[in-house]
Amino acid sequence: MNHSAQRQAILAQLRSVTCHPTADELHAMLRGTMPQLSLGTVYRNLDLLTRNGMVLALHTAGAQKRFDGNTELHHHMRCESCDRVFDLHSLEHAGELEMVLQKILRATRCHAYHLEMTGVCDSCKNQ
Amino acid sequence: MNHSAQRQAILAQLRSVTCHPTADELHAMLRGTMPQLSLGTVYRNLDLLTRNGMVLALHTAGAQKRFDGNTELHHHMRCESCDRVFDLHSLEHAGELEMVLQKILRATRCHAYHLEMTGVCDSCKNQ
DNA sequence: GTCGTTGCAAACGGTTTGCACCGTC
DNA sequence: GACGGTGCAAACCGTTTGCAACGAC
Repeated sequence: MNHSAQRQAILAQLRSVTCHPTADELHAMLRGTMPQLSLGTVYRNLDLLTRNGMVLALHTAGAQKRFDGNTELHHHMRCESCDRVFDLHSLEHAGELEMVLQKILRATRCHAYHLEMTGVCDSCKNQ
Repeated sequence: MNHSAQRQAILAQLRSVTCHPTADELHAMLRGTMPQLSLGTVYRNLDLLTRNGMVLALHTAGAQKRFDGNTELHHHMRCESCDRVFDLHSLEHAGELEMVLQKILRATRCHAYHLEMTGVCDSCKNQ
């Protein structure tokens, strides 16, 4: 794993950023330092990193997939105005939520869940 | 609203079915009684019905959107084997979950959420 | 030389859209 | 005759894939 410069750059970029870029946003970010980098390579590596559990793919609401360099369990909030995705890490009632969800996981014999809240983010609210 | 036979048929079909068909699945279902019906019309009407709140669009995980004729609040389970979506209506701990989620909604000033569980459905488990 | 990886461009697949046409008011 | 809606086909756009080339071992 991680033999190539491109792969390392993609992973590093994704981890250095708190937002959840799409593949082409990532491509645009890296174009500055890696002008040769192709979109296909970005997709290939994101797929590979996702399957190796080093990156989270948020193929949730909205048209485009978004990627998350933080693979720890956390929930997301999507702004319905700008369509960006934010982490809900320091969530109030998070412990409570996790407890209920664990119970439900057991009851439904599912093994994963994804919770996405929808609203308007602060920066969109202020304009 | 609902002036056209096609629109009524699409809505009726979606409501008469407990699964959550994609646009082309719906198109295939209706082709039998409405051989002329075009995919474009299905998309156009689903979009219209969604924006009028008569249908829920589950643009969640997976590539294709799935549509839900039941606009009441409920959660979903996606089978990772066949990729179909099921309702989790009679969920154990549902009341508990709703309470926590309402608290979180208030705290985050979001106004909606979507919870999707992932697992393997019974019919896939049995083969 | 083999293998993994790349850039590029073409293909793919779900969705949207432009257009001419039709039925209803 | 204006308008909303349709079927059809082409366009669109995010993503995947085939291919020749390249670099590390």
